[in-house]
Amino acid sequence: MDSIDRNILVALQHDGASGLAELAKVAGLSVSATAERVKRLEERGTIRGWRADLDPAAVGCPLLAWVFVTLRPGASDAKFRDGLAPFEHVLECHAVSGPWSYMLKLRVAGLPELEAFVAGELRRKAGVERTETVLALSTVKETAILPVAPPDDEEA
Amino acid sequence: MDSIDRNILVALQHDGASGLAELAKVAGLSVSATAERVKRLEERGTIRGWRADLDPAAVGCPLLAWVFVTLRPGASDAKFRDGLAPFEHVLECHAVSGPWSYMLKLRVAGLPELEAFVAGELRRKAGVERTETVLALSTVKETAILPVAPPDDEEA
DNA sequence: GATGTTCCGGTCAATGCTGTCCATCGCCGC
DNA sequence: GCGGCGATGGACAGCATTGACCGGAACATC
Repeated sequence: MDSIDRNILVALQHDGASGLAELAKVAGLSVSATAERVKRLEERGTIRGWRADLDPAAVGCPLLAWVFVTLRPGASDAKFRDGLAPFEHVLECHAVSGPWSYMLKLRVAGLPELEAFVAGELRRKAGVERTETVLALSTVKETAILPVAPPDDEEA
Repeated sequence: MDSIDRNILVALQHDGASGLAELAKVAGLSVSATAERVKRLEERGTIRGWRADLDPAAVGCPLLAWVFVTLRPGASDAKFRDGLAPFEHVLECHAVSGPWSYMLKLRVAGLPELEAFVAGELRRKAGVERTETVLALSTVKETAILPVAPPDDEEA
């Protein structure tokens, strides 16, 4: 993982469909050497996959919300976690520090769908005791592009 | 935007590099008809781009945190928002409901970097009055794959 | 300390595939 | 019946992939 790899990763996060020829120019290598590096990054797991980045509103999920959750005493964490997997509008679920057990990130069509999920799935099932919901009023910035930092010193 | 388009979008979110031939099989169309649909989805803005999905830990950002922020009375929202843009470890920034003005999602190398940003950039600059930081202890689920819902009725 | 060997990573060239373009056909609405 | 949108199929061009060859660094041997 040298600075060439990092340049490749930065470029691929911004545009993963521009082709190896252009990527090779960024990397300063030949096309095949660039392809070899990309392949290695995939095998190592640094590149987990290739995704189309969609407009949430265009696919019917304009509403963004987070739900903080506390489980009932004695409730099963594993059961709660597994229960969330099938819900595809649950984009994220993290165990968090602070007064809450978990924090979920949701994308839904509207408030009725949000309420249905929180009241129905979370509270009724899944051993959830208390919840607190935060709505996104507007989004200033939202990206999945990670900062690709040098391992220690040096700044490209 | 019919059910074929939705199937295409679902497939492209899971694997955007498998090629048109395989995508055409999913869509049940010829290769060129599939390509035409993908092109239209890009032009319409439904597909915003093509990204490599990276492992955060592998690129040096293992720590995930959210920072809730309240601006000082009279502070400029626009200035705050614009000030965040250059920080690439700020993945998200939303104006939110509830007691806080904004909620930021951060990916950083470790606690020192997190503290440096919150204390230095947010509190000292940018007109921030109060902050509250939530750390991710573990991540159960984290995806950018959106549910591609039918516009109204019907379920594929 | 010098030299030979091996391995890793790069370039270059050829091949196979795949995405793109175009003409044609079928279907639906007017 | 006519016009337009969308899908089909084939031909072409461009690109990714593969293999052979080359160079340098690390290690072992003399």
